[in-house]
Amino acid sequence: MDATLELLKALADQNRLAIAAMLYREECYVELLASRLNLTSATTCHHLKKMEEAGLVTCRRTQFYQMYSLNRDVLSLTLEAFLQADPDTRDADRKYRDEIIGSFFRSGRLTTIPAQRKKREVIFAHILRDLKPATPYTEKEINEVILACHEDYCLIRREMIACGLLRRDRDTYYVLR
Amino acid sequence: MDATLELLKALADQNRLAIAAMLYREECYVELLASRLNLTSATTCHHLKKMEEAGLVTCRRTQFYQMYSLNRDVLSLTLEAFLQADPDTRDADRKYRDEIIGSFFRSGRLTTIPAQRKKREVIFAHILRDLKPATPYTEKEINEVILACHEDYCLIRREMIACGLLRRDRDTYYVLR
DNA sequence: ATAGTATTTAGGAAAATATCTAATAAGATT
DNA sequence: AATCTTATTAGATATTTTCCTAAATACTAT
Repeated sequence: MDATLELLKALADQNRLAIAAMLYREECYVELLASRLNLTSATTCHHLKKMEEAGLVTCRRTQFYQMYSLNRDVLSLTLEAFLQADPDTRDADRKYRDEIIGSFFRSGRLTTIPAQRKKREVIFAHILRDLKPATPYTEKEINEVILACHEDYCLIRREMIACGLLRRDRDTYYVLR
Repeated sequence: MDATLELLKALADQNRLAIAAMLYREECYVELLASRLNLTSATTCHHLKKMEEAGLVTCRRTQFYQMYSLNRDVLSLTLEAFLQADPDTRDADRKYRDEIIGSFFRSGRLTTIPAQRKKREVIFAHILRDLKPATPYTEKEINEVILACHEDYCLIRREMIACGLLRRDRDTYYVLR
């Protein structure tokens, strides 16, 4: 996940914000935070791990306790900085597509067909990536491209048409975009 | 919800962060954002409403379009400011309890018994709010207090003991805390 | 008015996240 | 080593959030 987003998510939760506010004043150990928040240690630990991965807190051991403290240097960041950190939306977009593709393909084969329209479109566009837009293809050619990563070429071909990625004109198919 | 939390949540989502990044450069209308993000207008609208409620964006109408733009003044806030804005944890705590109570009580009656321990404890403490700690009560007295908001006093009394809010000693009950 | 365009609301399904209990690990003390 | 104390992980359930479709609304222009 994007580091910017990860950091924002680490703070955008009632309990984690309260944890951060407590750590802002003094370093604390897990059970102390848990009892103040009325949560179990396990849940508190889970939150702290998330905050740690996001680079918001660090911990060190002292005797029995794992003392957690805030990373002071990230605190001076402004919201504007987060927006500037994301200067090229197309970049974010590409990264996002890669994530989806990575999670639905396993060694070149499509494992399942995503339920969300957005993800389906990304996957379908990926399958058709080597075909040229506005160029006529036979049904056989289309089927072969799909078969390279999933056996149910009929379903997928139909879905591609439904989401406007593929157009059929008699025996001829065209890729759009 | 707490304003601080609301603002953080408004940014801590992949699509909303991307929306903010686009609005940072130029004001946009709903469908433009939707097409760039590959979402429906309805979903995009939903995100924008959230951002608007959090005070992150505003909109004005121009001809066909609803033009959304960023509220520049919030952009200069630092993460540190969010932690300082939440100086009294007890306040947040009380607010949180009120929310839970509000969502499980309907005109003085407990509608359902929450499954989560944390919420159960808040609800039970609320039911027992008028009883004094460390003071002996008869079972009948306890039952009446519970019956005032829920008919299944046996279940609730047992649960109160299970979570350590109530202690039984022969025929006598004590409220803890 | 009426048709066209953009936005918003409502309701529900799917996905992501938070929370719990129980089991395990890691370090300190005896 | 044996035991105690705190922390973490695993697996299950509950809750919240995201996202869609369909319907309603708001505004513009003919």
